[in-house]
Order: sequence, then structure tokens, then C-alpha cells
Amino acid sequence: MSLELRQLRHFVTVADELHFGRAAERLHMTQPPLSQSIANLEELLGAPLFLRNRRQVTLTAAGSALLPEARRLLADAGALPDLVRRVAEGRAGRLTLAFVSTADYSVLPSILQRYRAAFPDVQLVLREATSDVQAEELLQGRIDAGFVIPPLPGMSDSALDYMKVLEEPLILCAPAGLLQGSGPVALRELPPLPLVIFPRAAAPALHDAILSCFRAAGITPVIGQEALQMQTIVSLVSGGMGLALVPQSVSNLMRAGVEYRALREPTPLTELGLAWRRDHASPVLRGFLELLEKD
Amino acid sequence: MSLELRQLRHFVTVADELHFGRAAERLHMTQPPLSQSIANLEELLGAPLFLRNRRQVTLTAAGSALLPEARRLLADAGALPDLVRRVAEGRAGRLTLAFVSTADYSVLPSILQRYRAAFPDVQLVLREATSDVQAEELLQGRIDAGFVIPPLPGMSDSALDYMKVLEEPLILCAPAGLLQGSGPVALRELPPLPLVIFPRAAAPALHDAILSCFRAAGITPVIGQEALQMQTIVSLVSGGMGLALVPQSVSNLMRAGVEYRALREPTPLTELGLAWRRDHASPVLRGFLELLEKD
DNA sequence: GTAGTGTGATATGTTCAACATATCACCGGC
DNA sequence: GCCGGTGATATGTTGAACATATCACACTAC
Repeated sequence: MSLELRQLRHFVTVADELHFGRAAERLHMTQPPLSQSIANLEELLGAPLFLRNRRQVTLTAAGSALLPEARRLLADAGALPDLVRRVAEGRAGRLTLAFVSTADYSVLPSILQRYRAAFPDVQLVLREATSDVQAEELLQGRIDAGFVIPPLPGMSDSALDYMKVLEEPLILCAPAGLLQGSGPVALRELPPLPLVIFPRAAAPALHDAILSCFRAAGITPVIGQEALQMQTIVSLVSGGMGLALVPQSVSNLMRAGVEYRALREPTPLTELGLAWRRDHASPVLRGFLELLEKD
Repeated sequence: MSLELRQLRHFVTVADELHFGRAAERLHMTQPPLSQSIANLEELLGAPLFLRNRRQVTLTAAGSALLPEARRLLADAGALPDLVRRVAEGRAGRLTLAFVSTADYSVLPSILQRYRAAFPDVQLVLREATSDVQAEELLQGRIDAGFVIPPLPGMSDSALDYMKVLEEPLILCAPAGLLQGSGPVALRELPPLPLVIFPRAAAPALHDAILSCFRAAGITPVIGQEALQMQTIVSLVSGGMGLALVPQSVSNLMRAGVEYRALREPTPLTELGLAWRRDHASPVLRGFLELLEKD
């Protein structure tokens, strides 16, 4: 026979009352089976828990030591149903998200803020990664969802599900003082500085979109420094290493020595969205998706 | 119906195997009652724990959240028998001791050291107190045992039990440079400095013994400064405030400006012993007593 | 398609342990 | 010495935890 919580409930009640009769009453049972239950527990644990003296019951040292442990165990056990229910409803648990660096300057902060307010008991784990890395991690189940730049390998074959979050134009990011006036600029009027950009593999669609802008304007840009994160790209521009075309929201990243300008040319829109495994049914993720759809 | 550990054991095993048949085998039961048990648990917790898909079983988010909690609960529960047995055998628990200040300079350190080595899992709580205060605390159950100077109120009426630990002579404690030679000294040859002593109430027997020494030598000492702890008394002597008669072991308390000397007169022996409530049956105390009796 | 295999759920019988009722043994108080 | 109150013991009862038998379903093989 092995230990059961019922026995601990019996023990704690008897220890509270120090009286088998009253304890039995509180437990909605009669006194004999309670005595039996305690006797069984004592045999199981290998030591008496109570001293049944003439007209009163007292705890032994072993009983005194067991009491707080038993209380804690019962309290922990009592908390389980609530925990499970909250996790099942997406109100508690853990949500692991990844995001491309551009998301960090646009929708991510406000989304996370709203989510935290709506689901304060969900632990958020965040990780920055490029879209292709995220696709891999989604399929492996290492992240619950990711903010990516589409298209993604796996999106078409229905392994991944996707939802658009933001669509925005590209704007120019140039070293401060380089541009005249203050309105939108045309690409062909720019001084011939090299282009600061990320490696094509990191986000092929966006990479192609940027280069096509120049090609449409009849320019073949010289690619200068490459960097993975938007933060670094802007940093390089501020250092005079060249120009960059970046999603509009990157302009939230203020930095001395850098100027953002809209383009006179119509630019292709760049898209940001959330991707997740289609068969991933976590309630926490579901709560996150519902909050995202409310926009 | 309420939660039982058996259900958690079932759940953890199924979560381990992700297969009801194999889990049932590991639990030494058949598959149908295991399915029942899990179903009951799911109903009790208010959320499904497993997804029974076509040909495989997977944990839901709720199940994943429950798993570590269930494991911890079962581990804690499994540790209870050992805890209880160790406490019952006096190998674990808490022992609260009090001691008079003289004990701190004689037997206490070595006794505690031996006890700690023999019972490393017992938490020792120590408190310095005079014998009369200890008698009170023993009767109230606030300490398990105490090193006292006999006799004690309550010792005679069998509420308290007692055991002699140490018997030693009184020696002289004088300011350095005051005494000539290096052997034992006679009380009547001493310069007439005041006597530094504790208030009589703190240890009446010892107080009387000290004064009787002087009276036997035909001296009526002038009582100067009073202090409760031996440490303070020696400190006052080193400051030249007077002389003191102290139990021999106090000479372990080395202090600049103080000299200890045996007395030429035969002095009454002063006794130190351990007292405890006769009906106090803590196994931890029992272990302590057995170790003490081995001397 | 169809038969075969492996899976968990369901149906029904069985058994044992948790419970109730009745009583005992013991102690203390009047 | 009798009575009231206590926990232990004896014995009957019942329910839930288990087993056996079977089903429902999905995937595989041919």
C-alpha cells in the first residue's frame, strides 16, 4: 500500500482537533474508520504520529514534523486544478515567441504590452531570429509563434499557418546632413553611396524588394557593408558607410547622425506577419492569436 | 471526489510512456481501469490532459503544465516516510537548548561538536539563560533541555529530570600583576579588593558557595560590581574592579589583564548539569541524553 | 477495397478496502 | 461504584478500483 492524500487529510484534521471524534465529524465520517486510517498511515510511515494518552491526544515529534509537510503537500495539491484550468484556458503558461529585428521597432512592443495586460500569468519568452531560422524552430516546436517577413518555406505546404500583421512602405535611411530640403526624395537624385543591407538569405523577399526599387529607378546600387540586424544597419549608416532602404517603422529607432525620408517613387509594400504550426493547439497561443485578430 | 496521489502516479506514468497499454503494464494493472482513472482525473481537474489522436497519445498544454507539478508532489510525498522515520529515531528534527554562561566555557562546545557529528540532520537552537529562567522555559516547553547550576525549583517535585555533567572547584580570578609567585593562593593573603559577582537570584547555590568560601576563611567580602554573565565578570576584573571566584573552566576564557589561580583552601565543588521535563519524550532529546551518558 | 493489426474506449463482472454500526476497554469524576 | 467520554476493536456493507471481454476506429498491407 502506498501513501494517499486522503490519509494526509485525515491526519491533518486529527492534528488540528487533537480529538478523533470531532475530527471524524469534520471529515464527514465516523470515528472507527478514522482511527483505522491513522493506524494505517502510522504503519506505512513506520512511526507513531499521535500519543493516545488517557484522556487526550497529542502529537509525537514525528507527527509534529509531518504536520507542516502534510499541510504544504495538500495545499500544493489543492492548487493543481486551478493551475490546470488556467493553462487550458490560455490564461497561464508559457509563450515562446521569436521575431525579426524589424518587428522590434514596429508592432512588437505594443502587442506584447497588450498581451501582458490581458494575460498577466503567462510567462513570455522572446528571442530574436531571422525568418528562415524561425521557420525551422516552428517546425521543431521550439517556439510557439514567430513574427516573420513572408513568404516562408513551409507556408505553402500547410505545415505553417500565417497571418498578416503589418504592411508598410520602405523609406530611405541616410547619414544626417547628406540630403537637401525636407520632403520626400527621389532615388536617382541621391549621391552614389554604397547600399547597406542584410544578407539575402536572411530575408530574400525583402532583399529583392529593396534591390528592385533601385532597378526600377535605373540604378544598379553598389552593395557595401552587410549586417543582420536593423539596429546595426542604421548604425552603419550613421557612421557614413552608405544608404539603406528600411521598413518605415524602423524610423522609430532614433539615432544621432541618421535621417529618415520617404521616397518619391512608389515602393513595394513590405509585410510583417505571424507564423505558427498549423497543428499547434496550445491555448496560450490561441489567446495570443485572438488578441492579434482584434485589430 | 477529490484528488489522490494514485491518480497522479497514473498520470505521470502515462505521460512518460505516452501509451496507455505500456503505462498500465508499468503500473501492474490493465489498460481499461487506467483509462478510467485518467478520465476521472481530467474530469476532476476540468480539462483534458492528453490528446488521443489516431495512433498516438500526446500531452495537451494543460498536461504539460501538470506534469512537473505532479512529479514534484509525488517526490515530496515519497520523502515523507523517511523524514518521519528519521525524526522518530531522533536523527532529524530540532533541538532547542539553553545554557548558563559558565557552560559556554567548559563542556558545551565539545558536547555540541560531538552531537553535531552524530546527528548532522538535527537543527540546534541555542540560547543563553540563567538557571531559574531555564526552569520556567522547560516547564512551558519552550526549550527541550538546559544546562543549569543545581538545585532547580521543580527538580524535587519530579516535574523536571536532571543529570550531572560536570563538577569542578572554584578558582580565583584577579587583575594581572596583583598576585605574587605563581602557585595556589590563600584567600586571607589577598589584598582587600571588592568581590565581583552575579546577583544571587541568578544562581543562588553558586552565589552562596562563593560567599561561604570567604566566610570560612574569616573574611567578609565587600560586594562591588554585579554582572550576569561570566564574560562580563571577567571583563570587570580585568578592568581592576575587584576579584572574583569562578568555576575552574572559566579560565578557558583567556583575557589580557586577568590571572587565574587555584585556591589553597579546599573549596566547595560547583556542579553543572542538564535538566529536562520528565515527561518530554522527544526522540531528538533522547538521542542527546544518550550521547551525554556515554561519558 | 478488404483483411489485419494496434490502439484507446466501453460494457460488465469481481474484489477489496474504505466506510458504517455495534461494542469493548479504559479512565476520570461524582 | 456508577456514569460519561474516549479511542480501539469486531463485524457487516458498499462503492470504487480493478479485471475480463469486447468494441470502434485508424492505419497498413496486399
